[in-house]
Amino acid sequence: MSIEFHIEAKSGAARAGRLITPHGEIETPVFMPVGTLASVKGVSQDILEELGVRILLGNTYHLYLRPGVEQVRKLGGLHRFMAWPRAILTDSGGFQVFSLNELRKVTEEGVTFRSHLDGSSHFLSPENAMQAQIGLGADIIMAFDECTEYPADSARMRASMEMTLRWAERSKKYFEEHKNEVPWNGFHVGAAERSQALFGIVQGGMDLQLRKESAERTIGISFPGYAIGGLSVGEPRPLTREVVESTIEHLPADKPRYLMGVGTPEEIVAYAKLGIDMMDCVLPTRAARHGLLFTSDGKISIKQARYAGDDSALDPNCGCRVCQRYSRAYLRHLYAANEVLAQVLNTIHNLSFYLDTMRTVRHSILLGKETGSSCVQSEPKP
RNA sequence: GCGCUCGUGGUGUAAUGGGAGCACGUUAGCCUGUCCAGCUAAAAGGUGCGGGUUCGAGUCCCGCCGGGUCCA
Repeated sequence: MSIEFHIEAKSGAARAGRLITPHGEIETPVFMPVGTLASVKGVSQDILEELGVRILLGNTYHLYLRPGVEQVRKLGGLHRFMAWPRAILTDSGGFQVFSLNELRKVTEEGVTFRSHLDGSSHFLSPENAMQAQIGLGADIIMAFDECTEYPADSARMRASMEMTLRWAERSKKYFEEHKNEVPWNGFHVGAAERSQALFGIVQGGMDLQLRKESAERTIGISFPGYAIGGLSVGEPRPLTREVVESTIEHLPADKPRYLMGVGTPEEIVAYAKLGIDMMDCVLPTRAARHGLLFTSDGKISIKQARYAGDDSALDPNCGCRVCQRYSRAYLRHLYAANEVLAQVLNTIHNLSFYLDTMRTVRHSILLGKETGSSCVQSEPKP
C-alpha cells in the first residue's frame, strides 16, 4: 500500500485524519503550499519545515518543460533534487492545459500544446503524464484530467467529464503497469520510498448530477484518494461551495478528499468543516508577493500608504517569525522599495497563517467543537 | 562676453505646424490544481515667461529668464 489514511476524529461532517506517506505523516485537514517549479517562491525548504509544512505541491507541466523530467529523474527524483524530505504531491498538468488554453489543442488522445517558455510543441496524454509523474517520484500523483472551463453548456460539461473518466482509466492502467519500475538511475532507494499513490479527479462542471455521476464512476475505477477538480475557475463563490458540498456526499468516507485549488482562509476553514481533507492554493504565496497579507483581523494590503508609519506587528495574534520581529511600516517599506525580502517575509507570514488556520480547525475537530477557527474573520474591521 | 543648444505631469522623455503621449514614481483595486517580483485603474502637465507669424504654435520668429556647452 502506497499510502494509508486513518480518520482519528469527526465533528459534524469534518474529519481529523492522518495520511501516511513514504515521506512522513500528514495530519489532516491539511493545506498544501504550492511549489510549482520545485520551489515555493520566496521561501527555502528549511523554513517550510520550520513552518510545519508536511506536504508540498509540484507541477508536472512546469517541471516537464524545465528542467525536464529526465533531468530530475537522473538526479534522484524530485525529493532529492529539491532537497525536500517530506511528502510531495504532483499535479498532472491537466489544469495547465486549461489555463494556457490559447496554446492548446485537445483530442481524445491527449493535448498538444506549445511551451509558454519557447513556443516549442509538446504532447501530454494520460500515459505520458503518468510516466512523467512516476519519473518525478512524488508520493501522491494525480490522474490526467480535463478541467472544464466556466461557463460551459451541459453538452460540453458532459463530454468533458466523460473524457476525464476515460483519461482516468488510462492513467490508472499506465500507472499500474509501470509503477514498480525503478525510476531513479544510480540512486538506491527502498521500494517503500518510491511507492506512489494515484488519485482520481472528479469533474462535471457546475452540474450537480454530473458531479454525482463523475464521482461514482471515478470511484468505480478505484483510487486511494479522490480530488474535486474544476472549481475556482471563475464561478461565483456560493456555487463553488454548493458543488463541493454536493460532491462530497458521493465520495467514500474512508478515503482522503482533496479539493483542488482552493481558497481563501475563510474558504479553507469552511471546506474542512464540510469534510475536505486536503487543499492547495497559490493564493497565500502569490498574494504575499503582491502585498496582500492575511491576518486574524482580515486582509491587509501592506502596500497602502496608511501603513508607512505603523510600528505595530503585522498581526498581533500571529506567532510567526515575521510578526514577532517586524513592523508593518518596515514590511511596507520593503515592498515599496521592491526588496526581495518583502516577498520572503510576506510569504512566510501568509503560509504560517494558513497552516495555523488548518491546525486550529483540526484541533477543534479533535475536541469535537463545531466552530473551526477563532482566528479567521470574513472582513477586516473598519 | 560671443556662438550653439536645451527648457513638456514628481522624475526621465515623445509629439511632418493640426487630438500633449510613454516610462518610472504616487494612489487605489485585483489575485483561488502559479505563463505571476503579475494584472487593472486613477490622480498628476496645457508645454520657463512675454510678444509675434498662422485658420491653427510644444513645434516657426523676436525678446527675456534659467540650465548645459564651445570659443575667448
